[in-house]
Amino acid sequence: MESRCENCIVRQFNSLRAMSKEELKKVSDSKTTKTVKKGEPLFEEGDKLNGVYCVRNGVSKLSKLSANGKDQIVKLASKGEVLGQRSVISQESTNLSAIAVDDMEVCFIPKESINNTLQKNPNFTLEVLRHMAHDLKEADDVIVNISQKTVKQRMAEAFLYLKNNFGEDADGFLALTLSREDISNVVGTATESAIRIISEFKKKGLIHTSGKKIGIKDERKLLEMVEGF
Amino acid sequence: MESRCENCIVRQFNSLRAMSKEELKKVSDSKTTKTVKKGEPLFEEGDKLNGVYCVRNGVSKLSKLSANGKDQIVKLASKGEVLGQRSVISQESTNLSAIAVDDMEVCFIPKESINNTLQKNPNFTLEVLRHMAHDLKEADDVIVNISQKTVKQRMAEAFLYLKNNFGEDADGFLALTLSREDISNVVGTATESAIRIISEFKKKGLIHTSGKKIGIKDERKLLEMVEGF
DNA sequence: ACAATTTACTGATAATTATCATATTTTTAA
DNA sequence: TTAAAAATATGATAATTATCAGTAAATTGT
Repeated sequence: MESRCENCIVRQFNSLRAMSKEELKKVSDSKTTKTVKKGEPLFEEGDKLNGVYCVRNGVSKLSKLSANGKDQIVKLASKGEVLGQRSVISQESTNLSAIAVDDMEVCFIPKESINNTLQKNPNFTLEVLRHMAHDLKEADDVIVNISQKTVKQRMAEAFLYLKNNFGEDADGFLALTLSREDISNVVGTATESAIRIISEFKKKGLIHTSGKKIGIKDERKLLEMVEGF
Repeated sequence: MESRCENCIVRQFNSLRAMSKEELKKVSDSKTTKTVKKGEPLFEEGDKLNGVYCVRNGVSKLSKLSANGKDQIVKLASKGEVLGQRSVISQESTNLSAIAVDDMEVCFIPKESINNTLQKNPNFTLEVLRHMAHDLKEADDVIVNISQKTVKQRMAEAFLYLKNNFGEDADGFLALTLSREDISNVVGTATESAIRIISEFKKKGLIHTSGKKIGIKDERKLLEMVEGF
């Protein structure tokens, strides 16, 4: 199942598309592909990364575990996203863990290929910069949301986010199925609180569920809820 | 009071130090210096920025106001920091307002100078990228803190942050004096809650105050509190 | 210097959210 | 397949935090 970066579709979604043919060839020659099973880590908080991970398939959560067992998810990364970039760029150990939420297929790209290109190809560097600017904006938005919105509003927002970013399956359920615990860790609340709100939303006809799958029933009302009506 | 970027000390703290002599000259020729009074905005949420602001003096808060009047401060920027970069890089309007917390002196650098250098000087781009990587890490830490720590812990952390980043004056008070409201907006809590906790910390001998000035009395205990003891 | 306005503070109370306990359902693995 | 483990669900309660109301102190502008 090995393949060349030059032909890889996910490259279209990330900064690797700004690489020259030769640079891409080098990356392709040095990369290794690996599969990560659901629940397994790509890397963990504090690790020194020797490269970055390019997601080909599946979804990873970037999160940090606190002393009292709370795990805050900062970002969900899927196809095309590059993980570990920040750590490689600042030459520090990671502040977040990356754990597979799905079975994943990722490529590991040694940092040398990245660093070299960063120093020589301004287009690539600028492209990476643009992605990072986007991530920073999103992170700022999360900060503002957590502190200004109620748990209920953030739950509503999370469902809309999941629909917009990962889509729905044939039966109208969110394509990315997260455990209740993961949902609560995205939203930043206790698992029981998240479950309660799911029940409430179900009663109100905003969502429907089947096992752990969740489907959005009334997007408008969810949106209104996010806005505070 | 006009001066040349080439001789500016604050440049040492930001990405402009990676510019070539000629690039810097261009920036210097196109920049304008302006003063911003305490409480006045450099720019506001939704503005399209035609350049970036380089802080020479004073402190600015980057924040977002919610519908119900809550203002979450995402970052405090002082000497040497460049504001508006993200917006210029992603060519979007800003998602945050920048308001002077102090009287400020800033340089406005038109985006053309920045964009040109970004496309031509990989060292500069990489330097900007490193700064942004740092900001992103800080933002992630804020997210985790808000959701995993209590208001009391975040208050303690805020005081330590203010000491470490802005220092103390001759009398041992935090050099950056924020209103109670601003403190509560950094921490992400109600103003009354912040005030209550300040009173409590005072009683416990962790801090002392004089008017709106706050001094740290027992750094160790504050640290322990942040860690959850 | 003084009235007006803003900011700081305190108490009482309400609302939100977390925690603990426990039951039920689902998933996992022998 | 079936016992064990894990995840989901719900109720009762506690803890945290916000809101409202009102007073005191500090700042501001004239």
